[in-house]
Amino acid sequence: MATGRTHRPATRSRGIPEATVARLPLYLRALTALSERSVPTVSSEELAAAAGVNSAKLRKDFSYLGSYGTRGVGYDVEYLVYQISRELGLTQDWPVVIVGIGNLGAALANYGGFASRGFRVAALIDADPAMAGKPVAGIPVQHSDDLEKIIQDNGVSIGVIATPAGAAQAVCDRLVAAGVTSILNFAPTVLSVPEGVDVRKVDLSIELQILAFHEQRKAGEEAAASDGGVPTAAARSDSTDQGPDGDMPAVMPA
Amino acid sequence: MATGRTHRPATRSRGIPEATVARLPLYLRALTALSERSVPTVSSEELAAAAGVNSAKLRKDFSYLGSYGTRGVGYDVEYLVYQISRELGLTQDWPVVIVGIGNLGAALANYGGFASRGFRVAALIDADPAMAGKPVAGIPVQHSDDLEKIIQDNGVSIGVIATPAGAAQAVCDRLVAAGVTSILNFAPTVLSVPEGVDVRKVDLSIELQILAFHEQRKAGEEAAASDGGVPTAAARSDSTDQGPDGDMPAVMPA
DNA sequence: CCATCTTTGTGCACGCGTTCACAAAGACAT
DNA sequence: ATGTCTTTGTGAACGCGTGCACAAAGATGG
Repeated sequence: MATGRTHRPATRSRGIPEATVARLPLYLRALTALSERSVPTVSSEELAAAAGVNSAKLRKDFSYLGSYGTRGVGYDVEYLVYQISRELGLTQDWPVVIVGIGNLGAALANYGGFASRGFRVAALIDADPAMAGKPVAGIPVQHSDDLEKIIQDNGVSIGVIATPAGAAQAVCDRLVAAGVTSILNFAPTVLSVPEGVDVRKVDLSIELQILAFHEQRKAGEEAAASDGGVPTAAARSDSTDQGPDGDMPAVMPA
Repeated sequence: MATGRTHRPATRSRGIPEATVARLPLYLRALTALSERSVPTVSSEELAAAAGVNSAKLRKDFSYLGSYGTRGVGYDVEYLVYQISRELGLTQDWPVVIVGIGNLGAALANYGGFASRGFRVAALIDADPAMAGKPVAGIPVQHSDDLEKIIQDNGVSIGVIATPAGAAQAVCDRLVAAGVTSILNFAPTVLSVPEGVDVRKVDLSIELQILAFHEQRKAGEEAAASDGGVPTAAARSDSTDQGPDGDMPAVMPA
């Protein structure tokens, strides 16, 4: 999970558990694939396999939306696509702005997965004057001076931040002040926002760090007992409570 | 959370809860920032605020690692940076390969957050012969024919997939066969891997869809009572079991 | 119309994660 | 030394999420 809500202790919006909401896009993706292959119906077992989840979980998730299946048959693919899209709010057009058109911002601008799901890139914004006017993914980059006007003119309520960490909070503040109420943050910073504004974050390096943890554990298990490879805790005798600063290895790649 | 484990019901590795592991990188980032500002110690309250979490949660998280704080004072920043780095396995060098050097792959190759945390981009791999030899982020792209050799020569155990969805599973299979045991997947597909291989996924559009859901709900709440806002299911009489495609209301508050 | 078979929808139990609230530990001043 | 004040570390309660297992629902065939 590169993601994670920010604040709000997993509130249950309108009866649908947050965990379920997070899985709906997964189901939708699998269903869309089935739809393209003109598959008319699908059982919870099949769909669960395609989405990579447990079938009981899937059925329970769908039960929060209503009774959309037919016992003995399964779920109608097209109908379910529609219901989930509606539930997620994808039947309407969501104009989004991407702020920070570096490598990542450009990648996002070019990402096909947005347009195909009701998201429309209304504008690309960057602080570098040299970028202004230059087209990225067919859309001319605009200067951040005009941020407020762009937001208001396009009725944007969702903003994507792909700036360096240092600029993120300032950009966030401006977006919020201009009326944005949902933010997808790619900058490695914790954003503070007023009540009522949703922030989701994606941190590329966090995922990698979590993988490294498990990778290390795997390596440690194999080498276990054979060498002091990665001796699960206890390696450091707790007597090291002395001056914490100075003398321990302090290697640390960072 | 753009992320999410794949399979494995939140196993507790070596006693450290998965949820805690997922937060360690967050703490590490906040601590690194403090370290750069030469802050010697920090209280759980301060650090929790910087990391965007509850202080009780932070203390409990740290308690799984050991007793690294001093009552009445707080935590020693440098010491904690070292402990968390060690726990996450960041004190060693992790060579990674990035497969699929499109916009996103290039963005990842250029991403500074990797190198600064013990991850070293050992190779960039792409299936397009025209890309071969072309340098991206200072590293020449290699053709995917050599994938196996590259993995083995560099002792790579972590792979990043940034290919189109259609190619992801095939790439994944080759990576795993060549010895990769951890995969970070950016392609919008569910990857199936053998036991013992970890997969984490980051789906850019899923995050946006979750935001759209909440955004819709916010809009619906404001307009509530003024109109037939969001009639929880039951709105659709179940008699509509006919052709699922065409004709249902399609009202949708959104 | 009845029997059988498939698949949904869900009651229930269990476990993980979160949070509260407080006792224990140590710093610091007197 | 002794007392006060700060902050950690954690026991305990609670709530959410997950998965089992099964009854109800409906399709399908005779």
